[in-house]
Amino acid sequence: MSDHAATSTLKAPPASFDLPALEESILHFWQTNEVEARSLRQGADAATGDGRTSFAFYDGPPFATGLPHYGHLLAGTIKDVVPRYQAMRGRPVERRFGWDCHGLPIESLVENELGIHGSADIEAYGIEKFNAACRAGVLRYTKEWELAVRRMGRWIDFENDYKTMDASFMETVWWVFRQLWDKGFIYEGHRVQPVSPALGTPLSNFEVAQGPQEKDPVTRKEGHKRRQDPSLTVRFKLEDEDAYLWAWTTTPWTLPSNLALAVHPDLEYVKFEVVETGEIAFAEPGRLADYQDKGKVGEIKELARIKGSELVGRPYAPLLPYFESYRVKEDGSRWAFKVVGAEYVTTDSGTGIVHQAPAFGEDDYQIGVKEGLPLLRPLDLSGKFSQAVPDFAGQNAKDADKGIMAMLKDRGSVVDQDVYVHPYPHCYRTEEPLLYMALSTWFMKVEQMRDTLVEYNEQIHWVPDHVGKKRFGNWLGGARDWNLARNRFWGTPLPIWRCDTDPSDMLCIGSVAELEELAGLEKGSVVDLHRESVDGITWASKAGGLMRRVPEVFDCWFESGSMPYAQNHYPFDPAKKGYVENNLPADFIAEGLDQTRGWFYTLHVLATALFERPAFKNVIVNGLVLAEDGKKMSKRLKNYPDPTEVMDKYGADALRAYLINSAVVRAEPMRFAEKGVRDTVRTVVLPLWNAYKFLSTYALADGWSPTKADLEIRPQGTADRWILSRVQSFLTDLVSEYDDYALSNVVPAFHRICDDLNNWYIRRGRRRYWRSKEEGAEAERDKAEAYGTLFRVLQTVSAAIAPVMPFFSEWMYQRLVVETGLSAADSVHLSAFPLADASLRDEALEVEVAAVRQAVNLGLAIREREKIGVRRPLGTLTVASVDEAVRAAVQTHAADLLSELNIKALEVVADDSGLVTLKAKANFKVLGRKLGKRMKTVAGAVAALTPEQVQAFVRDGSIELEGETLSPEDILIEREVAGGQSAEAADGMTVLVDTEVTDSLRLEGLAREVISRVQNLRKTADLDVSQSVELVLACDGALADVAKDAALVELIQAETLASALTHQAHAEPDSLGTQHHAADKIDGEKLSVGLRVS
RNA sequence: GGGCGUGUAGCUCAGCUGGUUAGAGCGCCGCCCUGAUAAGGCGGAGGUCGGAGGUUCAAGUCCUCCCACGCCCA
Repeated sequence: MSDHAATSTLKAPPASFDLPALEESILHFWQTNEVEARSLRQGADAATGDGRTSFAFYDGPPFATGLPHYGHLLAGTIKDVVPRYQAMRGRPVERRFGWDCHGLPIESLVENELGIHGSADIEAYGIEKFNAACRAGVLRYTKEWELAVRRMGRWIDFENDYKTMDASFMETVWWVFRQLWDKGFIYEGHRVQPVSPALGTPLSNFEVAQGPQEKDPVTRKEGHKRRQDPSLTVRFKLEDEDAYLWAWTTTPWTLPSNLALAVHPDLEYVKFEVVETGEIAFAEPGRLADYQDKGKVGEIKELARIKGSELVGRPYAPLLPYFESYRVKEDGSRWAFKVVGAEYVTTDSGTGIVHQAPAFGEDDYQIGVKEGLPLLRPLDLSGKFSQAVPDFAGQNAKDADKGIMAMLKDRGSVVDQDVYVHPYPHCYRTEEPLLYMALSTWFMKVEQMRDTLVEYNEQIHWVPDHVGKKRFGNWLGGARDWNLARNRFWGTPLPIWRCDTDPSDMLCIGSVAELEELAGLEKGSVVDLHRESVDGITWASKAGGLMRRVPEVFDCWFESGSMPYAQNHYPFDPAKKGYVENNLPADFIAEGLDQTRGWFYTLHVLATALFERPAFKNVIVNGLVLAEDGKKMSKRLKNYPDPTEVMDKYGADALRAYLINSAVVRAEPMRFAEKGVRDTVRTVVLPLWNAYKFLSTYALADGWSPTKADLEIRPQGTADRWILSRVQSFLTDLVSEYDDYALSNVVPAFHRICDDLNNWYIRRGRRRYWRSKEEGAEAERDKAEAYGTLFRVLQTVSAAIAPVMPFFSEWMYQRLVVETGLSAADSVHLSAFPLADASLRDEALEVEVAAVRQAVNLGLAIREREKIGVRRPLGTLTVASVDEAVRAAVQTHAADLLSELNIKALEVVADDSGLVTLKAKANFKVLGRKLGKRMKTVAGAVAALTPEQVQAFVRDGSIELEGETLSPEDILIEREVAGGQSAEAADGMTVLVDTEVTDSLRLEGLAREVISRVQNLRKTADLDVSQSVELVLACDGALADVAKDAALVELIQAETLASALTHQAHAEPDSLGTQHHAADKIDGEKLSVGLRVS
């Protein structure tokens, strides 16, 4: 080392590695220097104008009604890594945070807080007050969100964010809807929905799922709470024959609304006579047998068998008198009360003939539409019968079951009455059973554009592939019309105004200005579009009535799907109009697998319908983050650690790298383990830190400073060229992974380059960094190249990993190039991504080193087996390989190889026949294709070859076996080390170690043991690496021989920086009179070591 | 019930268009190395590749059925 060291421009590394503290300092740095703001501004600037250079990104809006969890952090990481990478590649990214403000979660939360439930309660409470409460509550956690998002290092604009409840956002939603309306995509239809009679309102799937649950006693599966319902089998009289159809139901209250009976057209039905009563009836034979088994039907006489399709179309008499007028249409054709065919009819239960009430079941409704049956719903939303069914008017449906059954019994219609236990959805508030009924609602036509949806989907790059091709593709192919409306309060109101006297007179409003004009309001007077603000706006209709808004609000998915336009108030903001069109489709989005039918779908449908293009080009779909126990993360179970605490304990970079380094970025579920984050620090972050610490430690001691030239150094030395070549390979791999959005491959690539750097390049090159000037100019040059190369590698590798580990990468960048005055950019995130320089690649060299490392591994394996520690030198290493390139590589890197194995001399030979026996194995892949069925015979013959025959084959390159002429490519040669030799073989390479220990080798080995003890002592004494010492050795016997050998003493002194070495007879360490001392045994011989710092 | 995915070592996962002692990391047990390293290296134990059939000279890989789990939709 230089005695007259200059001062290095590199700072001393911190004594210990504290990633969280380092991250806090970087957060502070970003803040004070507005680094994030500048990056975001670059994105926004580049996104404007026709010749945009930006990378377009849409942020999917989360609900802020809860705190961010790992799922959000994972998505946030993905949404940060990609934009950071793109920005470094010269495509700045505008990133605006979005908030999903509307919808049921917040409404339910507010209902709970207000202690009210259901539509009636809310209306009584006042929509205005209710919505005000929602508005106040929906953003309650935004500060916490912002803190967590910043802490994890995600750069995104919170100031210029978007909220789905902003008037500008909502106005665009109206515009979107109006476009669809004008294109004829919107229609009014019906949908069968679960209704809570007590609440008087339909429930969403979400609410239904909130209802009481219990496990099925047999299957143990969680499902709806079970209930007992009447099980009723009734007979319907055929009108064209003196016979009956038996049908079964568990909802007698729907029988007054019966309009058809369904049979499976392909099933067989039996016509039979009940012997006891003489009744003639139809049923499915298997089901009928079940009735007989249970003793519900006595002896029968089979009369005929027919297919279901033969029953289809036959008329029967109405069971009850209420809707008799629907028997025939005006044109005299049969309308209702007929047998229809339906594929969904099963023989699991009932009679194989199913009662149909189109207004009260999804299947029934579909059949009703298909068969042109009337839609009759004699029940209101509170489940009470209307005057259409006078006998039960005013009664609750479920309460009416008894009366209806009694009436049917009186009329002789009941075949059997029983009780049926089944899982059934119940109201989440009142626990009463829900009723399914067809309700009027608004649809967007999606079915007609299926083909286009599928076609545009083919332009999207999905990660992983199958989510797009299969899951999303299938979903699009079978897409149903989209029910856009919800009977709720806190959402964007449907902009449809309708005449209260002539329902066919409707207007769809596409902007605030249009509304103001139609309603005769002053321009600019409508500033909010929520229900409380617009429901009261009316005007006179043509028919002399009043135009009123329909009561529904939008499905909030419609709003988030409108986000590409609505976040920029398209098309109302003239400044942003071109911008929106230019940034559609987005280059990139990322969300969880659950969004397949959510955001991904709504974005795609709306972009396709409005602009005839997909909404995004690339999408990463992440899987679910589960708790360590494989269950869902649950606050109640406390089965996961708090995200903020994890980041404060291990660092956000570690958390990010951990999350990204798993199949969860390919839509697979991941078990989150705190241990995993800890291990990521150790295995991903620390290796780079260690390399950095090595450089700065020696640079500091040596007074070495990096220069601009070092950033582009082109060294001559083999090791330096090798590591730079490896770095180029790494960069090439990395760019292809980033470009392919294959984030899960990034950390493994980084890990490999760190391994090459630490465990070969630095390990092998260590001594180059403490060469002294006295060694001459060549040594100086070599040292400069060593420093320069390591510097360049660190700078490059740390910058390349910046997207994944933004904090540590930035910290390195500051220390390596900013504080040393070498960089124009003041942040790694504003610098260019390091691209591979092909001229630095030397693939042949990479292969050479791989061969050498292989030889090292074999040598170490031999030492292991022979129980000879690496510290003990050995005489000769023999490497045998038939591959000339391998032999050359081993020769070229002989110094590394011998040094690493601590062996004196190397012999390289081509012929390993003395070391191994050759065995032959058929190359199945090659031969199998050629031989087919004869494969087995030939393979057997190959395996049976004697070593001599194999030897001959290797020499001649050809052999006849079983009538086949085999060439070298057909046979794989395997080497097996002959017993009793200290040799190992693998992949065509054989390594032999001469294990004979001569006296001089033995003494040198002991000297190395002594050196090791001294170094350990230096370390425990915490001496600086360049601190010289005086050494005292107290030992007898063979160790004393070492201490008397001038050459070995010189070696010990050189290795341990000892200016003097004194030897004495063995004594206890504390009697040596030195500042530091230690005792140990080497080969059973006692040794005391003392260090004196001069 | 349907769609999609997953099932490989104690744990987390690789295994390309089928090719013959099934791999890695973590953990465990030995041993080794260390003038940067909280690291690293070598070796070991540990697998009927969810199950059953089938196709094939050859199946972890392809086909069918079944089982379990997850997500979504009914």
